[in-house]
Amino acid sequence: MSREPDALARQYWLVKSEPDAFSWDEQVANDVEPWTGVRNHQAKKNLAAMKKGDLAFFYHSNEGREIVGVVEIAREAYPDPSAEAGPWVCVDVKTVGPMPRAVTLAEMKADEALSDLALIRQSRLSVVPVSHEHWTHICALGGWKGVVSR
DNA sequence: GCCAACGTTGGC
DNA sequence: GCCAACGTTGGC
Repeated sequence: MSREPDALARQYWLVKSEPDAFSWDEQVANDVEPWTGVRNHQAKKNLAAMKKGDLAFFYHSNEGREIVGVVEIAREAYPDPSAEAGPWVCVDVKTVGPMPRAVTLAEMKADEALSDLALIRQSRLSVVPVSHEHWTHICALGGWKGVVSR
């Protein structure tokens, strides 16, 4: 992290869910949802680095394979109640709104500006960081207007 | 501590 | 349904 003016600004993320297990519709219905069940150390590290107010893309893996909405981190990492053992954590995410137009994985893979997106480079990781540039780019693709709203 | 076997995730 | 990527487990 640099000491540039935006070093303290909000961070951006992408979280994946299989719609069979937990879909965007359920997220919208619940409004605030504990993001539990992460059992991967890299993903856990990312969860632990999340700050209240950070934004995350909500991505449907397996079926859909597209970004369908935006959520905000409503509560920072705490012990995952669904974990029987181990140091696992979860965060609470709050619905911000749906992508006006879902951004598909195929579209992102075809986009040179997104060639080093962690979603693409590490396809099995369920919680990945998104750079501010990538965030803005993907928001443009999806017609998202609320980039800087809070 | 190495590495083969195996399990899981997730794209195609 | 298949397979690549990658994490975990267990024998040595």
